[in-house]
Amino acid sequence: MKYSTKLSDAVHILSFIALKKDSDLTSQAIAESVKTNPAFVRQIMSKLKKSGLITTVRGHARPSLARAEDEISLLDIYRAVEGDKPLLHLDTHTNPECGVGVNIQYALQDHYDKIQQSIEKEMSQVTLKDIIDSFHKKTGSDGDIRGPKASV
Amino acid sequence: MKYSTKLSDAVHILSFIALKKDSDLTSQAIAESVKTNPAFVRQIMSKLKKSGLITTVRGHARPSLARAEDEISLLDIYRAVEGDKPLLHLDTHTNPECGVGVNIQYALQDHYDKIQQSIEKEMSQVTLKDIIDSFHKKTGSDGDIRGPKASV
DNA sequence: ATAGGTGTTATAATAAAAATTACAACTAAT
DNA sequence: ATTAGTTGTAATTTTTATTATAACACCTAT
Repeated sequence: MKYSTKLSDAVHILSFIALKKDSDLTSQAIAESVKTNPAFVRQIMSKLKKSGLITTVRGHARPSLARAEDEISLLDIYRAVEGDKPLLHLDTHTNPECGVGVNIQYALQDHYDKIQQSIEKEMSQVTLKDIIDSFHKKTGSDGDIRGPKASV
Repeated sequence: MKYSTKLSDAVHILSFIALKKDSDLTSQAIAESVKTNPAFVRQIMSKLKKSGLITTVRGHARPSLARAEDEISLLDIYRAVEGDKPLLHLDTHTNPECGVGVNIQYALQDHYDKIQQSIEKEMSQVTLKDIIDSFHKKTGSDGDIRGPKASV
């Protein structure tokens, strides 16, 4: 990979926290599920925390969602991990002496902005709950959602 | 990774061809406006040609639009230069032994697909004509759209 | 105290994109 | 026919956003 997968990873982490509340929730355990390293998980979780999506305490492996699953949208998560980075990128390297070049990019910007808005509207309508529901549909009634400590 | 600006560059090239029909339309001249190199311009133009958006002849610097400006959508251009590459990317490196990991990604895919569809619908509603119109609004009645040979 | 965690910074490695090079093939002019 | 200029394309290098990794101060709980 080298496309940004931070959004996907963040969703993964949030789902993991939601689904495995009573299991091992160390950054190490989460990292194994995402197949990355603990430090990267902590970096993403740090952003999720700053955006008020999760709560954590240093030295204590008990992260939890700060809001209900249906109160966390994909847009919230995107903003948390990607900031205001747009999905479409202008070429800002155009020749400044060429009026066509510069102004076509400015003209494009307006259209990109509109598209970005529609993407964000769409993202705001998908919640973590929706994703977890889709997950449950895919895995059947319980899938593989129980962790080692979750057995009753 | 670098951000891809192929879509923006392709729009730039198409606009340049549309606006400066009677000027020097060598890949060299276009490259100067985009501030890139001729080979890269030719690479993008090759894709635009394969998608039927422009016509060119080898050895002859007279590219032209193959369709009317309002018959070329941003989606057409996107497909030409980016193929079916989506804007949001799953993390496909998840641990295959972790049911949560794999299946959350599959679950996410469905939602990403929906978002992609809405992006494409939005893109299909913007045409090269719209962008050129925006350009004219930005530059006033004639902006800097005349090339050296265009003076009457 | 000790063990095991988090939070954060700094640096290295990876990968997708753009930049560049090179050249065969074509066009038009002479 | 030769020449100058151009396109089309493949191969290679450079750039840069992202992920991976290492290191460590600081916190929690036993």
